[in-house]
Amino acid sequence: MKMSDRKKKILQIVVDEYINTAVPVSSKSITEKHLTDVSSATVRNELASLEELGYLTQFHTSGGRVPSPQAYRFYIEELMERGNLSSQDLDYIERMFSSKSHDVEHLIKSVSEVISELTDYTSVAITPHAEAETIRSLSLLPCGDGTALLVIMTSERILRDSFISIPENMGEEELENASKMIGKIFAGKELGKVKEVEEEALSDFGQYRQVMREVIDALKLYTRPRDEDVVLTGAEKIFNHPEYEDVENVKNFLTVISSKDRLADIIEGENDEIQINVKIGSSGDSDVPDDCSVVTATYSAGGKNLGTYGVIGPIRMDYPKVITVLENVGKALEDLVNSKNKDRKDGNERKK
Amino acid sequence: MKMSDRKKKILQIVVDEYINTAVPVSSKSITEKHLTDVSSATVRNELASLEELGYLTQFHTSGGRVPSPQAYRFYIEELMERGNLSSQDLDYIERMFSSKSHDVEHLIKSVSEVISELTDYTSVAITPHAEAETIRSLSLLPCGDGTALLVIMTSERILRDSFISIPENMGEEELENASKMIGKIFAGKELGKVKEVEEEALSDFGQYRQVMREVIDALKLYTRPRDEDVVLTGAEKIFNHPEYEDVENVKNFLTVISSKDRLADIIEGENDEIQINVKIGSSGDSDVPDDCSVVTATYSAGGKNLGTYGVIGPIRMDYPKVITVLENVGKALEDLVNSKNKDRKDGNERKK
DNA sequence: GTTAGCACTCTCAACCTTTAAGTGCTAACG
DNA sequence: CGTTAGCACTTAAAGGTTGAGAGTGCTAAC
Repeated sequence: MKMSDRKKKILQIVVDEYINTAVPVSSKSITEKHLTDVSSATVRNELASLEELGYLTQFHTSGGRVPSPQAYRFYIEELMERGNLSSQDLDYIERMFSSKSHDVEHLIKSVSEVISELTDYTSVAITPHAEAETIRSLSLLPCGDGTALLVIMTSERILRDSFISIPENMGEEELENASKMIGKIFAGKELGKVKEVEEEALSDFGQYRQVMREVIDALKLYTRPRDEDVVLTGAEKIFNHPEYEDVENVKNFLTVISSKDRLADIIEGENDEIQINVKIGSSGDSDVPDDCSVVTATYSAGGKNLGTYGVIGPIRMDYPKVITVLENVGKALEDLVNSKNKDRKDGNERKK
Repeated sequence: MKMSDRKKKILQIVVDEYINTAVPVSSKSITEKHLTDVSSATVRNELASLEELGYLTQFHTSGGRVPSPQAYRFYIEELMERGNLSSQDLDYIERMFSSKSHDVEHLIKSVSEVISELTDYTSVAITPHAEAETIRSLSLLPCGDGTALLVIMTSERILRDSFISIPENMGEEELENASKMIGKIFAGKELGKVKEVEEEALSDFGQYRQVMREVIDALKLYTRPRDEDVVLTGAEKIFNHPEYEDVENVKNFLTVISSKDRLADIIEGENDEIQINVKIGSSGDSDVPDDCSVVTATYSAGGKNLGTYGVIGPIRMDYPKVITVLENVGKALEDLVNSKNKDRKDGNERKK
């Protein structure tokens, strides 16, 4: 059955209304507030039909209707009216982004905070996948006691570090030497491709084989995000939404967000091309809980991936608001990075 | 009024019973299970008296009695019977600690996990106060684009790093030079005392003044724990305790634990001397919520502070269990570090 | 296709009743 | 004088009843 325009209109009203009030919507309330030119009985017929199509459900006969996940998906695709942020909100974004130093590690926290604050939902953010990045330089710093600090710089300026152990009898000069040699091997390689050169690198490297081994193991670890790479902000915000007056739901939610690994899986989707990505309820694939929605956006600016950001909350989520915020934050971020790039270029020219 | 032995015995029974069952305890249940040689009426008299002394409260006349915070404090001081961990639990500790590389950053996560798992409460851990540590070395690594990475090694082998910006026109050799000079200034200084030498260091330092400024600012930041220094494990464990079937309580709890800053304040007490520290309910001082208890222990081994670890949960907490776990984990940790130190010493001797 | 009208269903809150638990008090006991 | 049995009293929790209110589905008429 093709959806008539009126059906669409009514569905839109139901979803809008339910998003705003969290109360099942009745035929009467529709004719009173929105569709004053038809009677409630007519609307009732349409509602029954929409229910048959799978867009609406009722908890019980006298309870009004509630949108199904399918309805939300349709709403986002076709019905939703985009809003604009208030100038207050825009100011807030500007203020939050203008102040601080902006390496990715700090940026990710500010952005997550802004998103949570503006949407009133819990925000999750994750640094870009490291796999695609190329290693720019790699150094080993002596720490004494048979350990060294491994510092890696990638093309995207992201830094990661970890300890590795080195032979007890390795002196500082020797370490420096090894550091330079190993650095040369990996410079320009993609992190994700370290595995492929593993054999070769090890066989070439009689002298510092053990150190090489450690470095490779560390590099391999970087393909998986560390706990610190996943940022969670505003967990307590869920209590602002009535579905979380039920402990059972809070329990579900808290269990999901308390594991950074799980969070990483949830917000790291197939977002290579998609700019904004909405998962509603148990879409089957990921381990998003049944009663949750996740909206994510992957930002990049100036050819640089800035990470994936998102919002997690009840299925009855204010999608227009959330999507508008995500878009505006994306724009602001782009401006920020571009203006910085420009500065940097100016600086470099001055340098010449 | 002096507490008779029988009063103490009864108070102990009440607390034990309430900790185990979460049900207000009645005079009848006491005489049935524990004090079979007196009648319930006698116990009733004692209970009334204990209530008058402030150790017990009742929600309503026919509801049995519940220990007050004061009772828990007394219980921990005088009444509690220490248990021992099962050999299973001891094995578990051993297994968890034996496997991995143990710089403090990783250690803190494993320890927190072990504590949460064994106690069945939410565990919080924080790295040692950096203020008292002395700087062992300090280096600046070039990152290009007018930024450098600051790497600091302290006496305790804890490493911390952050980006600072440097003049655009500063070459790599120059940076290396600055790094060495600045390093010399701070080597051997306590982190907490950076402020004191600030003026002096800056005035001495015409040439690299700007870089010095940045380094000092970064060093000053380190007196406050970073978010990454606070580890939270097993947040979802609170749902295993009946007090958190009430959303209001969960809300309180989640709000507290969702800010790492607040968590740091809570578990960082005046634990210079005290080995195990119990805060019950709103002790007035910190921002522990009214309905929560926090038990913390600060570990050190081989002269090295290994951080503060704790458990946060309902006032009706299984103190004997929690304290036993904290003690055993402390012992295990000490063994681990000592055996490592021994290895290291052996290694150094071999080196000579 | 739309509408008025009405019977039907269901929830929710208010109220009552009963039951069970546990106490406080009093008077008697050894 | 501490201990005890006995009993009246209080309260929460559970179950049942009722009435009001909300909303629907259906039918017959427009």
